[in-house]
Amino acid sequence: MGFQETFKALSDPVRREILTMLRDGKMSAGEIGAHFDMTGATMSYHLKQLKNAGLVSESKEKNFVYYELNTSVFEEIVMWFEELGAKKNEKTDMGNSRTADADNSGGN
Amino acid sequence: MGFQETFKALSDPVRREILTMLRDGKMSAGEIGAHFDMTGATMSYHLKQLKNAGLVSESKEKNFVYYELNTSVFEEIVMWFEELGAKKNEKTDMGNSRTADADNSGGN
DNA sequence: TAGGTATTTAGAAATTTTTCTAAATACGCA
DNA sequence: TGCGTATTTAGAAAAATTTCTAAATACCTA
Repeated sequence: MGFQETFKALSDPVRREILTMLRDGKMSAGEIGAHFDMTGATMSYHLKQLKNAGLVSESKEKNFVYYELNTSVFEEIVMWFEELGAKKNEKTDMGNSRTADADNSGGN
Repeated sequence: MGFQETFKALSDPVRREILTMLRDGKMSAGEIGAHFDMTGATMSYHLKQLKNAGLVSESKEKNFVYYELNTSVFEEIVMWFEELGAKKNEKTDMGNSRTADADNSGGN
């Protein structure tokens, strides 16, 4: 559940729309799916990406699966942006910059 | 240059690493490329994504092209997260939520 | 102007992501 | 138990992204 999954999850418009919908409270997979013109299987795929990214959490009730926003993860993301925004010519040394996880290992 | 391009640009680890490198000031395409095990053509492709997303700006000097962080765009992104984080049961109505740009138009 | 360095463009191959259909699983209720 | 609803999994097709090689462009300097 690193930055990679999270940023990847956020890169899809359907998944961002799901997050926006969840702003108003938790919803079942079916309720979420009703807003899109896609099969339930596809919705399930997107919900799984969001869950793996830590952006939502799920809870089961009867035979519904409810999804809910997990705001703590996007606080981490916001911090990542803030570190990036902290300019080089600040007075105090802000400490070591957080490194992004580029796969910089051997290509060919 | 909407959210779509920006989030997409941020979803790649190489591009996030480039942004981190630029935290210390502007760099030429060649200097940036030297940090990765990829061809210049591939680097050029990534830099173009970042530029189209508004995350960096470029300036030409001699026959070098310098890239520089454009922090104003990630302020917008941070706002998007903050609106998402503003819970449903806040006292004051925070105004209309910004809608993500899901392509919810006719599928098949 | 010719040659050299820096970077981008074009087009194709490789890889990854998104979507679908069909089938499987899970659970509640009569 | 057996049926019906909700959701997920598996596997394949379609679409998008990443990467490369080769060639083109841009600009400086001798």
